[in-house]
Amino acid sequence: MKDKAKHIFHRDVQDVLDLIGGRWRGAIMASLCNSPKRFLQLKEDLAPVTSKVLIKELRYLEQNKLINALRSTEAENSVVYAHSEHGKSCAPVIIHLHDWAKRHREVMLKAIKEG
Amino acid sequence: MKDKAKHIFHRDVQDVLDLIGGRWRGAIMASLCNSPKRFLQLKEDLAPVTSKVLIKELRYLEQNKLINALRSTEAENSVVYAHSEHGKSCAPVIIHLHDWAKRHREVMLKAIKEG
DNA sequence: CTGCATCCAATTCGATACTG
DNA sequence: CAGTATCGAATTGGATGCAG
Repeated sequence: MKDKAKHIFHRDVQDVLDLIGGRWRGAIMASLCNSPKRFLQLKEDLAPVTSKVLIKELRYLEQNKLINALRSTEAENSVVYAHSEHGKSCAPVIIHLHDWAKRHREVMLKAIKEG
Repeated sequence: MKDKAKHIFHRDVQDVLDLIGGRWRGAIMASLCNSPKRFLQLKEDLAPVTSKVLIKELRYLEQNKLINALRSTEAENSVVYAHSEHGKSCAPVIIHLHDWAKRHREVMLKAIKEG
Protein backbone atom coordinates (compact mmCIF):
# COMPACT_ATOMS: atom_id res chain seq x y z
CA MET A 1 0.00 0.00 0.00
CA LYS A 2 2.79 2.40 0.83
CA ASP A 3 4.80 1.20 -2.15
CA LYS A 4 6.28 4.24 -3.79
CA ALA A 5 6.41 2.52 -7.16
CA LYS A 6 2.68 1.93 -7.15
CA HIS A 7 0.98 2.58 -10.40
CA ILE A 8 -1.28 5.59 -10.70
CA PHE A 9 -4.30 5.32 -12.92
CA HIS A 10 -4.88 8.71 -14.33
CA ARG A 11 -8.53 7.97 -14.95
CA ASP A 12 -9.12 7.69 -11.23
CA VAL A 13 -7.50 11.04 -10.74
CA GLN A 14 -9.61 12.42 -13.55
CA ASP A 15 -12.75 11.08 -11.90
CA VAL A 16 -11.97 12.84 -8.66
CA LEU A 17 -11.14 16.04 -10.43
CA ASP A 18 -14.44 15.87 -12.26
CA LEU A 19 -16.02 15.75 -8.83
CA ILE A 20 -14.14 18.42 -6.96
CA GLY A 21 -12.22 20.14 -9.72
CA GLY A 22 -13.49 23.10 -11.64
CA ARG A 23 -13.70 26.60 -10.38
CA TRP A 24 -15.98 26.10 -7.40
CA ARG A 25 -16.53 22.53 -6.27
CA GLY A 26 -13.26 22.15 -4.45
CA ALA A 27 -13.65 25.58 -2.95
CA ILE A 28 -17.12 24.68 -1.69
CA MET A 29 -15.85 21.50 -0.10
CA ALA A 30 -12.95 23.43 1.41
CA SER A 31 -15.21 26.10 2.81
CA LEU A 32 -17.47 23.48 4.34
CA CYS A 33 -14.47 21.78 5.92
CA ASN A 34 -14.42 24.60 8.40
CA SER A 35 -18.11 24.63 9.25
CA PRO A 36 -21.55 24.06 7.78
CA LYS A 37 -22.89 27.15 6.09
CA ARG A 38 -26.06 28.61 4.73
CA PHE A 39 -26.51 29.51 1.12
CA LEU A 40 -25.79 33.18 1.51
CA GLN A 41 -22.81 32.63 3.78
CA LEU A 42 -21.36 30.32 1.22
CA LYS A 43 -22.03 32.77 -1.57
CA GLU A 44 -20.29 35.56 0.30
CA ASP A 45 -17.40 33.35 1.29
CA LEU A 46 -16.82 32.27 -2.28
CA ALA A 47 -17.54 35.64 -3.89
CA PRO A 48 -17.69 36.50 -6.73
CA VAL A 49 -19.65 33.36 -7.50
CA THR A 50 -23.20 33.96 -8.72
CA SER A 51 -26.33 32.32 -7.32
CA LYS A 52 -26.91 30.45 -10.52
CA VAL A 53 -23.54 28.82 -10.56
CA LEU A 54 -23.41 28.18 -6.83
CA ILE A 55 -26.76 26.43 -6.84
CA LYS A 56 -25.72 24.33 -9.78
CA GLU A 57 -22.56 23.19 -8.06
CA LEU A 58 -24.31 22.56 -4.76
CA ARG A 59 -26.85 20.37 -6.52
CA TYR A 60 -24.08 18.50 -8.21
CA LEU A 61 -22.25 17.86 -4.96
CA GLU A 62 -25.48 16.82 -3.32
CA GLN A 63 -26.22 14.32 -6.07
CA ASN A 64 -22.76 12.91 -5.64
CA LYS A 65 -23.30 12.43 -1.92
CA LEU A 66 -20.56 14.79 -0.86
CA ILE A 67 -22.80 17.27 0.88
CA ASN A 68 -26.26 17.42 2.40
CA ALA A 69 -28.70 20.27 2.20
CA LEU A 70 -30.46 20.42 5.54
CA ARG A 71 -33.77 22.17 5.15
CA SER A 72 -35.16 23.35 8.43
CA THR A 73 -38.73 22.22 9.01
CA GLU A 74 -39.41 25.21 11.20
CA ALA A 75 -38.00 28.22 9.47
CA GLU A 76 -38.97 28.14 5.83
CA ASN A 77 -36.14 29.94 4.18
CA SER A 78 -33.27 28.34 6.00
CA VAL A 79 -31.06 25.78 4.36
CA VAL A 80 -27.77 24.63 5.79
CA TYR A 81 -25.18 22.95 3.65
CA ALA A 82 -22.75 20.56 5.27
CA HIS A 83 -20.43 17.71 4.40
CA SER A 84 -22.15 14.35 4.28
CA GLU A 85 -20.53 11.46 6.14
CA HIS A 86 -18.81 10.54 2.90
CA GLY A 87 -17.94 14.14 2.21
CA LYS A 88 -16.00 14.25 5.44
CA SER A 89 -13.73 11.56 4.11
CA CYS A 90 -12.43 13.94 1.50
CA ALA A 91 -11.33 16.52 4.03
CA PRO A 92 -7.83 14.99 4.30
CA VAL A 93 -7.55 15.21 0.53
CA ILE A 94 -8.54 18.86 0.62
CA ILE A 95 -5.98 19.46 3.35
CA HIS A 96 -3.26 17.96 1.20
CA LEU A 97 -4.22 20.23 -1.67
CA HIS A 98 -4.27 23.16 0.70
CA ASP A 99 -0.85 22.41 2.12
CA TRP A 100 0.66 21.82 -1.26
CA ALA A 101 -0.61 25.21 -2.42
CA LYS A 102 1.76 26.87 0.02
CA ARG A 103 4.75 24.90 -1.22
CA HIS A 104 3.83 25.70 -4.79
CA ARG A 105 3.48 29.39 -4.09
CA GLU A 106 6.94 29.48 -2.60
CA VAL A 107 8.43 27.79 -5.63
CA MET A 108 6.71 30.18 -8.00
CA LEU A 109 7.72 33.26 -6.04
CA LYS A 110 11.30 32.09 -6.00
CA ALA A 111 11.17 31.46 -9.74
CA ILE A 112 9.92 34.99 -10.34
CA LYS A 113 12.64 36.53 -8.18
CA GLU A 114 15.30 34.62 -10.01
CA GLY A 115 13.99 36.00 -13.24
CA MET B 1 0.45 21.47 11.86
CA LYS B 2 -1.45 18.26 12.41
CA ASP B 3 -4.23 20.12 14.19
CA LYS B 4 -7.48 18.75 12.90
CA ALA B 5 -9.29 22.00 13.62
CA LYS B 6 -6.97 23.93 11.35
CA HIS B 7 -8.62 26.44 9.13
CA ILE B 8 -8.79 25.72 5.44
CA PHE B 9 -8.54 28.63 3.07
CA HIS B 10 -10.63 27.76 0.11
CA ARG B 11 -8.72 30.13 -2.13
CA ASP B 12 -5.61 28.02 -1.69
CA VAL B 13 -7.58 24.98 -2.71
CA GLN B 14 -8.94 26.91 -5.65
CA ASP B 15 -5.44 27.88 -6.70
CA VAL B 16 -4.29 24.29 -6.75
CA LEU B 17 -7.36 23.18 -8.62
CA ASP B 18 -6.71 25.89 -11.19
CA LEU B 19 -3.31 24.28 -11.63
CA ILE B 20 -4.14 20.62 -11.76
CA GLY B 21 -7.90 20.65 -12.04
CA GLY B 22 -9.77 20.68 -15.27
CA ARG B 23 -10.18 17.76 -17.57
CA TRP B 24 -6.55 16.99 -18.33
CA ARG B 25 -3.98 18.63 -16.13
CA GLY B 26 -4.35 16.29 -13.20
CA ALA B 27 -4.46 13.34 -15.55
CA ILE B 28 -1.24 14.47 -17.19
CA MET B 29 0.47 14.83 -13.84
CA ALA B 30 -0.86 11.43 -12.82
CA SER B 31 0.31 9.77 -15.99
CA LEU B 32 3.76 11.28 -15.57
CA CYS B 33 3.89 10.00 -12.00
CA ASN B 34 4.49 6.58 -13.45
CA SER B 35 7.18 7.52 -15.94
CA PRO B 36 8.28 10.28 -18.28
CA LYS B 37 6.57 10.09 -21.63
CA ARG B 38 6.77 11.42 -25.13
CA PHE B 39 4.07 13.52 -26.68
CA LEU B 40 2.41 10.71 -28.60
CA GLN B 41 2.60 8.28 -25.69
CA LEU B 42 0.90 10.82 -23.52
CA LYS B 43 -1.70 11.50 -26.17
CA GLU B 44 -2.52 7.82 -26.47
CA ASP B 45 -2.50 7.29 -22.74
CA LEU B 46 -4.94 10.13 -22.23
CA ALA B 47 -7.06 9.44 -25.31
CA PRO B 48 -9.36 10.89 -26.49
CA VAL B 49 -7.53 14.15 -25.89
CA THR B 50 -6.65 16.09 -29.03
CA SER B 51 -3.24 17.48 -29.93
CA LYS B 52 -4.46 21.00 -29.63
CA VAL B 53 -5.69 20.60 -26.11
CA LEU B 54 -2.82 18.43 -24.95
CA ILE B 55 -0.24 20.90 -26.17
CA LYS B 56 -2.07 23.74 -24.50
CA GLU B 57 -2.14 21.95 -21.17
CA LEU B 58 1.47 20.83 -21.42
CA ARG B 59 2.56 24.41 -22.06
CA TYR B 60 0.54 25.54 -19.09
CA LEU B 61 2.09 22.97 -16.79
CA GLU B 62 5.53 23.83 -18.11
CA GLN B 63 5.01 27.52 -17.43
CA ASN B 64 3.94 26.67 -13.93
CA LYS B 65 7.11 24.67 -13.36
CA LEU B 66 5.34 21.38 -12.81
CA ILE B 67 6.84 19.61 -15.79
CA ASN B 68 9.81 19.91 -18.09
CA ALA B 69 9.86 19.32 -21.79
CA LEU B 70 13.17 17.69 -22.58
CA ARG B 71 14.05 18.27 -26.20
CA SER B 72 16.64 15.87 -27.44
CA THR B 73 19.56 17.60 -29.13
CA GLU B 74 20.23 14.56 -31.28
CA ALA B 75 16.92 13.38 -32.61
CA GLU B 76 14.96 16.35 -33.84
CA ASN B 77 11.44 15.18 -33.36
CA SER B 78 11.75 13.74 -29.92
CA VAL B 79 10.43 15.49 -26.86
CA VAL B 80 10.12 13.85 -23.48
CA TYR B 81 7.83 15.26 -20.84
CA ALA B 82 8.60 14.61 -17.19
CA HIS B 83 7.85 15.98 -13.77
CA SER B 84 10.12 18.81 -12.75
CA GLU B 85 11.70 18.67 -9.31
CA HIS B 86 8.81 20.70 -8.03
CA GLY B 87 6.33 18.60 -9.96
CA LYS B 88 7.51 15.55 -8.08
CA SER B 89 6.37 17.17 -4.88
CA CYS B 90 2.81 16.95 -6.02
CA ALA B 91 2.94 13.20 -6.53
CA PRO B 92 1.76 12.53 -2.96
CA VAL B 93 -1.17 14.82 -3.57
CA ILE B 94 -2.06 12.92 -6.73
CA ILE B 95 -1.79 9.66 -4.82
CA HIS B 96 -4.25 10.91 -2.24
CA LEU B 97 -6.69 11.87 -4.97
CA HIS B 98 -6.17 8.49 -6.57
CA ASP B 99 -6.80 6.58 -3.36
CA TRP B 100 -9.83 8.61 -2.48
CA ALA B 101 -11.32 7.86 -5.88
CA LYS B 102 -11.63 4.22 -4.89
CA ARG B 103 -13.39 5.03 -1.64
CA HIS B 104 -15.74 7.34 -3.47
CA ARG B 105 -16.56 4.76 -6.09
CA GLU B 106 -17.50 2.27 -3.40
CA VAL B 107 -19.80 4.73 -1.72
CA MET B 108 -21.51 5.60 -4.99
CA LEU B 109 -21.95 1.97 -6.02
CA LYS B 110 -23.47 1.19 -2.65
CA ALA B 111 -25.81 4.15 -2.99
CA ILE B 112 -26.97 2.92 -6.38
CA LYS B 113 -27.62 -0.59 -5.09
CA GLU B 114 -29.63 0.74 -2.22
CA GLY B 115 -31.69 2.71 -4.67
C1' DC C 1 6.65 12.76 -34.45
C1' DT C 2 5.62 17.16 -32.67
C1' DG C 3 2.93 20.85 -32.94
C1' DC C 4 0.02 24.61 -35.08
C1' DA C 5 -4.07 26.89 -37.71
C1' DT C 6 -8.81 27.08 -38.88
C1' DC C 7 -13.51 26.46 -38.62
C1' DC C 8 -17.43 25.55 -36.07
C1' DA C 9 -20.60 23.70 -32.34
C1' DA C 10 -21.50 23.42 -27.63
C1' DT C 11 -21.09 24.73 -23.19
C1' DT C 12 -20.46 27.94 -19.71
C1' DC C 13 -21.03 31.94 -17.19
C1' DG C 14 -21.92 36.76 -15.75
C1' DA C 15 -25.41 40.34 -15.38
C1' DT C 16 -29.76 41.30 -14.24
C1' DA C 17 -34.17 40.92 -12.74
C1' DC C 18 -37.56 38.33 -10.52
C1' DT C 19 -40.48 34.83 -7.24
C1' DG C 20 -42.24 32.58 -2.87
C1' DC D 1 -33.22 34.12 2.32
C1' DA D 2 -33.05 30.73 -1.19
C1' DG D 3 -33.48 29.97 -5.58
C1' DT D 4 -35.06 30.66 -10.72
C1' DA D 5 -35.41 32.78 -15.59
C1' DT D 6 -33.51 34.77 -19.51
C1' DC D 7 -30.17 36.69 -22.57
C1' DG D 8 -26.05 37.38 -24.73
C1' DA D 9 -20.91 37.19 -24.53
C1' DA D 10 -16.99 34.50 -24.05
C1' DT D 11 -14.55 30.41 -23.63
C1' DT D 12 -13.82 25.78 -24.74
C1' DG D 13 -13.08 21.97 -27.42
C1' DG D 14 -13.59 18.62 -31.23
C1' DA D 15 -12.59 17.63 -36.20
C1' DT D 16 -9.56 18.18 -39.66
C1' DG D 17 -5.73 19.25 -42.19
C1' DC D 18 -1.12 20.85 -42.60
C1' DA D 19 4.00 22.06 -41.57
C1' DG D 20 8.84 21.40 -40.02
